[in-house]
Amino acid sequence: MSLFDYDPYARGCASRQLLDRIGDRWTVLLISTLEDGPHRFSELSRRVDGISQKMLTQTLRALEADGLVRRTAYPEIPPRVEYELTALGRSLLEPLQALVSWAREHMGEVQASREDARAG
Amino acid sequence: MSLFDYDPYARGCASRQLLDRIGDRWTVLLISTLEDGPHRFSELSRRVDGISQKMLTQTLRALEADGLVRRTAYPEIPPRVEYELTALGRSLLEPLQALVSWAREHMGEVQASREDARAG
DNA sequence: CTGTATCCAGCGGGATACTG
DNA sequence: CAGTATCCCGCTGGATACAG
Repeated sequence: MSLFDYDPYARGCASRQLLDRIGDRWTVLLISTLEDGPHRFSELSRRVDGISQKMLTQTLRALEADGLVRRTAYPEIPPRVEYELTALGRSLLEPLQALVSWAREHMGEVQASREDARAG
Repeated sequence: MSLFDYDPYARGCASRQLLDRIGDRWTVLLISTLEDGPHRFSELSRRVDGISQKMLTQTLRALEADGLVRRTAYPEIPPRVEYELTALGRSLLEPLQALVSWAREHMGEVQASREDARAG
């Protein structure tokens, strides 16, 4: 069975779309940060070290539009907004976990290979 | 258990490194194209539609340095070069498959959610 | 056939300032 | 607190020309 069964190179391909989404710098980091429950904007800003306010907002908006994250604004003063994974978003944690497991298990070999390549 | 168990935001993090690698436009497409055996440079150029010669070379070099792809040059005229997945490279197919399966199963929902968001 | 070298446009994304 | 708006730099990656 082929990894991709139909025109994997087309823009509309599901696999391609998913990779375009999770391929960016922040999406997976945000999803993993949200795995233990709801978090406020400022919490995310602090926990995902290095992310700018612009990219935090932008990535959250994209995840929300994709139905992976739910945004809840509480009409208080000062305003409070919480973000949490939807069921769909949580379902993505598993395949992501598979990838992370592979990384844990094999990135050492990759690293060694890189250094060999650099050396000679 | 956390998706990431240690400083997932650091540059050196295995997960981050893997995502940086597979996040780019061509890496996963090349790996999937190589899953059915060795291929010549020109074959890859034709099969991965839209890839430029520069990016094909560049991505193959990176995969080779990472130990995921093996390059074999045959001293013939005209020159023939074949690329194939290493055992390490093939082991990456499985977690990639998990991601592709998720995409097949759920990207419809994501797509619907996007259209809802667009509509209002 | 299998590359390498160079140029350059597009845009992702950071820094900064401002707002409800 | 939770954003939005704007400017602008750097890098990815396409096009093109050249080479072993």
